[in-house]
Amino acid sequence: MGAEADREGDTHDAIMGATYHALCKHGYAHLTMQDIADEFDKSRSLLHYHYDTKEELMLSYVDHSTGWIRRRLEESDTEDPLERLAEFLDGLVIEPGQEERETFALALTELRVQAAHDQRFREKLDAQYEENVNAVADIIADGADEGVLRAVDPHEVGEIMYTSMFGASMYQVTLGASRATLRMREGISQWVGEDLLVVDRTFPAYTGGDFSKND
Amino acid sequence: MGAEADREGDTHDAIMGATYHALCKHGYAHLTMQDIADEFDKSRSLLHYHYDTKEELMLSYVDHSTGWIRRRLEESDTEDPLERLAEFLDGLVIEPGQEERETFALALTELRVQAAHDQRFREKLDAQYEENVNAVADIIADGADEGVLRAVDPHEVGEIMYTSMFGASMYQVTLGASRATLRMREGISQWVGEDLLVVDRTFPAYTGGDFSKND
Amino acid sequence: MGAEADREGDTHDAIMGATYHALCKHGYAHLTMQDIADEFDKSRSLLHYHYDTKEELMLSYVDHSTGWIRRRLEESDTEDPLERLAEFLDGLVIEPGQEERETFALALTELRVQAAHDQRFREKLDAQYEENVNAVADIIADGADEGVLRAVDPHEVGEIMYTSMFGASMYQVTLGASRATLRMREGISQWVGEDLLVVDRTFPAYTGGDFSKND
Amino acid sequence: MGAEADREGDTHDAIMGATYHALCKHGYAHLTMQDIADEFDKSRSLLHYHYDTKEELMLSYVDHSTGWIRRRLEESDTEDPLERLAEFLDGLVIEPGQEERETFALALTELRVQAAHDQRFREKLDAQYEENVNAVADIIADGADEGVLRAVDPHEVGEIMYTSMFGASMYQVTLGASRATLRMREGISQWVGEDLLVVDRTFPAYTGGDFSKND
DNA sequence: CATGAATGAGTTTTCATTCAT
DNA sequence: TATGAATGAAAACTCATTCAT
Repeated sequence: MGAEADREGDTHDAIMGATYHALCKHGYAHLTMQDIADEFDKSRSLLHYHYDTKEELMLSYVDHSTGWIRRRLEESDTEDPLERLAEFLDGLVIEPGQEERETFALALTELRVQAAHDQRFREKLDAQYEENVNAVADIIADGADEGVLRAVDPHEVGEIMYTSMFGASMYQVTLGASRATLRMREGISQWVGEDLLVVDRTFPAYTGGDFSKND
Repeated sequence: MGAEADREGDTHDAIMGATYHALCKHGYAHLTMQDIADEFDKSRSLLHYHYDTKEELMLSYVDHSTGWIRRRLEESDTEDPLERLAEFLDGLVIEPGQEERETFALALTELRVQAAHDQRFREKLDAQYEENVNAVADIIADGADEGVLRAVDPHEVGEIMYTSMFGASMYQVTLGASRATLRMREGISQWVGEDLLVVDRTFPAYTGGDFSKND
Repeated sequence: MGAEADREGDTHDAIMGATYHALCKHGYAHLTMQDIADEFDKSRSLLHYHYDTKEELMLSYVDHSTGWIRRRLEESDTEDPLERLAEFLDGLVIEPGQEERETFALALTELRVQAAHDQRFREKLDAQYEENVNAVADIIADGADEGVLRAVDPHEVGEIMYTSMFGASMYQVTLGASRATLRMREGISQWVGEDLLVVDRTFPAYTGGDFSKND
Repeated sequence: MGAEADREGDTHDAIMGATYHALCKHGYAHLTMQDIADEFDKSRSLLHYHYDTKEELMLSYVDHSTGWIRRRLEESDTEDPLERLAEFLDGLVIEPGQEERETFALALTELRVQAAHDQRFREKLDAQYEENVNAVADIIADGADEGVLRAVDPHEVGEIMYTSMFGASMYQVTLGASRATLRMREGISQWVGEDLLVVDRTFPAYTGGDFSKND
């Protein structure tokens, strides 16, 4: 019964996973329904059983790719704002050679580019952007409440942090600047340490990420 | 012969222009030969007369989009390294509302993203990247030679400047961060002023761009 | 057992009803199993549980749509041949605005058209045609027996009557000739009055139809 | 040049012809683009080159099938209203065994039935109906002008004649009433002779039709 | 140089049908 | 009985590419 209940979810997840892998392998521009079907053990028709059109499937994937940042933070085992802020930033770092993560960042970038031409993508990605900015903003607000960070505008500062990291990941994956996110992480660390920290605390430096999959 | 050469050149330019417009309008993923043909008053077949395949046409467009930075610098009427450096940076700024330039930056981003999946794109764009970095590097080296800039590694510093500006333009056009390039320009100004300037000079601030079309 | 039999019958009727409604709504050419399933609250699979193929379901519907004329006559409370003949004809009249009946006539026309391309449809519809002709023929024969009608060939006269009425209903529903069946009914009345009536009787004119549903 | 000029027309005609043959062979409900392509020596893609969608092709066919009655009348070599009226009626007669014409009438009936479900078909077929009615109406008006026919309402009488003949052809092809149009032609002859003729003329009886193809 | 016509390979989509539960 | 999931065959449609002129 439980098994039955989540089979639906499983299939949906399987399709999203297959979409992720196909997207990484072929790129958005050349992605076909067949490519996605090839990434799991079901038929092409099944995709159309769950999603009327390719566009709907892709939009669903955009939804699915949303929220992984917040989910990651929810799994965190610390409540300390500085540590949580570090975790947020670390989650956006792509170390040289982490192909899986590079490839995911590229996929997100491709979707972002599509958004420039498609209203419906834009809406979903704008919401995703806002959610991620709010995720940091909440941490920063917590930090201010607890007195470890200056009373800055949390949303504004959060936006800078998220935009910087995501922008860095974009040019890392498209310009081959393999240390861009790492450097940006360090730059932000320094900035936090110099300008935002109030009390006598140290902002945690990047400590590598043993994160699980992004699909 | 000269006339013929011109005519060929004209046609080539017309096709490149049409490609640019079509690329901006439809995005790389949904770009068809017909879309390109629709942007000038010639037929689809003509495109194939000039380029065997769509891929070749696109590669040719990548070539065509290369070098505009250096060309712009060559048109400059000053030889002063600081002013030339400012011009280089200003050329990469996209002010809010400059649709034409936003759209061009988006097109370049699209090509960059494709490069991640296509070896031949990658080669050309990497060369373009290198050329642009060298363009700044040369200015910086001049500045060092003339004693107005510290003796830093010109290529390294140039890479940071170009990457920062191009990265900023990427997230400006894809994340809707409409002031990203402007802020990056200011950030670099400050950095140059504080860390790179040797003599008692001021680094020119951004002074708006009345640049002509990019197609 | 009786209960089960009923249930089966109910389901069968429900499917036939759904088929009728779907046929009217979408037309034979674009009719899908899903369209039929949508017309009642059961799944597409259930249709296949009861009928192996779509064609069988449609053939079954043809059977189902057969016999309503005779059934109607059986419910009649009169035994007078002239009144029964009038009832037969009235049952085929479609007054302007009687959408339900127009729609039913259209559905029958669609099936007739398919019959031209499908042997199995043809067989069933030919039988239906014959049955309906015989239904009138019997009335006419009764009339001759009772001496109220001339001793014509009942089958031949019946065929003319049925064909005329059904033909009229075909062009009423397809050509928008909204009074065609009504006029044909009147024309037949006149004909009967002038050429078929023997004794000093009047043939009943059309008196509107308060007939129940046809599905 | 002349050859080039009508090649377009030829292709269009060829497609219409292929559509006609495919329509007759498979029926509207089961008609595929491939069926149509199979009826001429060009590829399926060519159909999409000339018509964006199947629906457009079918609508174009409806247009094409319009006007053959008037065209036939234009080719007539007589100006006498009675003879032209007879020609009009004869053109709608389908003799038993004339498969080609039966099949064409069936195709028109199928399109008529679709019109009940599709606004765009309805518009075109209504226009076709009107045109055909007007074609007879004009003849009848001529007859009245020349004093050979009574001064009836030409449009009203024309509508009766056309509707009767077309209705008769519908049930001839769908009900297997193989003499329906012939009988209707005779019935109309009689009616004209008795009720419409003014002067001492005879209305020409049906004289068989050696008409060319309808595609 | 330029085009309209034509094509074939591929892509999305539809839909009757089957199957495990 | 009843269903949701799944499938394969076929359908419509797209599009880069070729070709005769």
